[in-house]
Amino acid sequence: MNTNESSGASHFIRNIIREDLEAGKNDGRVITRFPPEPNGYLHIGHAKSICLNFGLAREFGGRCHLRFDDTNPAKEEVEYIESIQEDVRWLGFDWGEHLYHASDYFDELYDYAVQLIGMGKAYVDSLTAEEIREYRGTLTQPGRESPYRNRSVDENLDLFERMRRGEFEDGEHVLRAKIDMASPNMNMRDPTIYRIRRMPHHRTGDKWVIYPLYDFTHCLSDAIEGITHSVCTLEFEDHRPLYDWVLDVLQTPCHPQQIEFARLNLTHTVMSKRKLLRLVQEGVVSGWDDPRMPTISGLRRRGYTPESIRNFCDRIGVAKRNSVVEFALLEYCLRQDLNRRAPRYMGVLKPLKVVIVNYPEGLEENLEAINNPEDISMGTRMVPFSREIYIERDDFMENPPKKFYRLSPGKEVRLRYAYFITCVDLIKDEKTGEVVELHCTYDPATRGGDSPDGRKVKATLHWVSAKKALNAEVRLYDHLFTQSDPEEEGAGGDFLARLNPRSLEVLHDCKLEPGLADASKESFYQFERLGYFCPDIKDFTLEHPVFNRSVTLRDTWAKLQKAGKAD
RNA sequence: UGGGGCGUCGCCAAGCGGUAAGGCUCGGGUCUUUGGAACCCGCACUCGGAGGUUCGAAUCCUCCCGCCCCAGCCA
Repeated sequence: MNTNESSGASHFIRNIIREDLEAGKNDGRVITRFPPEPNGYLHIGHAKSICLNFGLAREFGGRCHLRFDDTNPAKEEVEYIESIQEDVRWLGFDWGEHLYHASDYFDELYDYAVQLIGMGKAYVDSLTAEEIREYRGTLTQPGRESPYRNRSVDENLDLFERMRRGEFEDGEHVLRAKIDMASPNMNMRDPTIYRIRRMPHHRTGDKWVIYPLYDFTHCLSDAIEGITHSVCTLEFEDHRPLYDWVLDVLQTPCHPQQIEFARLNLTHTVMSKRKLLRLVQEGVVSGWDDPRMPTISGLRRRGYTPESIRNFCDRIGVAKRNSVVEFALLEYCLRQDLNRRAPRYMGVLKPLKVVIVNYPEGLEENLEAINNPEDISMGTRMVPFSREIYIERDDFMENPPKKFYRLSPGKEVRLRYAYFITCVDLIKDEKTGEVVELHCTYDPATRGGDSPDGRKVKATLHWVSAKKALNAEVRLYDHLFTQSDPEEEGAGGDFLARLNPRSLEVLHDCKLEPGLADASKESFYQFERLGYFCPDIKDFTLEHPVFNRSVTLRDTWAKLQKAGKAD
């Protein structure tokens, strides 16, 4: 029934569109738009909106426009325009021919404003910004009308034209819609729709010194493009009467329907552009694409796939309730995607050397390993084995608790795809007492990991041949914030006080299976028993391989330990 | 004390007068050459609260409580 990857679980916006279609509204067209302001990088919250808008269009055979809401030259930059397009495309969406900018409509918008003035529905106000604020009243008290409110149409026309020509300085005049200074809805108290900004615009250059504001621009841009359903976030709900007012008063090609939904919040991170910018500017992270950032570029560098993010956006639903989704769901979506697609390799992050004392010196075997047990078509590979190998430090305990069934003195375990080994001796650092090397024996009959006599072992360990190991740097990431809600009030300090000091752990002498030497960027791997890893887009080189941990595997042993139930 | 929204399991979220879907998390189990994956079982006698209407209410009505948004010449 559903041709896309969406679950088919309906939500209120989908229902509205279905009803509109049944009622024959908009002649059966569904045209949506994603309207970012180019003043920052896209994050996972934007992904929700992108998936919604582009997804709806795809689902109903319509189209979705990408429109830059670039009406404020003071805040916007070309750098962001480029990154936004790259991110939307990377997520898997295509706006085709329909790339627009609000600034494309500056001429039309100006004409509409003139019309409004002609109808006596807009006027040039010459109050200062502070005065306008005072006149606006408060939440509980009505505003007062500006002394300039009743200028004649001709005077307004003349002044507005002169504003456009650049005869005035910033702030000297503004154009306001004439609505109702006593409205309980603050947005309707004669909202400002044009302001003077003597500043070049990244697209229109110095053609304009007056720029329209959001409330005037957005609805008209929607109407000009023939948008049918204008989906935005909850904070614009109060603006809807104004959106409708503008389109009702003016003769426009159509009157799109504004529909509001709740924006996405995620635990253990922050989502506001302002806060993300602070993390970047204060050097808390390495940049907008730091793998710990909830930005699209950060998630991408972390190893998230477009599929996993789309699936996540589909699962979280769309509603009007403010909510905070657990980060665990995002991680689940990544694991689910990568489990079926990622080729498996062995990699030892914290190496402990093991000498197999009864294994012939100088002998090297190549053992066959399955690339992905979830997908046999991915084939097999050969892994070199020798007398000296590395295993994970965490896979050995000298005095193990009851439920630890990995390696310990006298215990036998399986080396994945290799042999059963038994620990017969351990060597400690004389000074620190730390175990630095293990001596084990192997059973030649268990080659490949099967025991002909049916003998069982409780654990299977990953390992890497010491001689053939690929040395690599591996970066382990964790939540940026320890607290699920870093913005929680009280407890003192701002959100930066709640940073997770261990959000990044860099490991330098990791030993990886040699096959990983020709890892390619934008690819992903499972390091068996550990998690999913990807070459770092920026820092990975053949000479100095760097891998990022995208997400750990589910780890019930770690969970037992944490819960104190390991004994 | 103005206006606009929202309150269903730890977190999301269906439900729209006929007797509480689903996912994540969590707990238990089967299986396993990843303590992974897969599979099975369990997890709201109750829907912010109190009244009311009805044979019957999460759904309708009334009152109350809580949370979010709005006083940019930002979007």
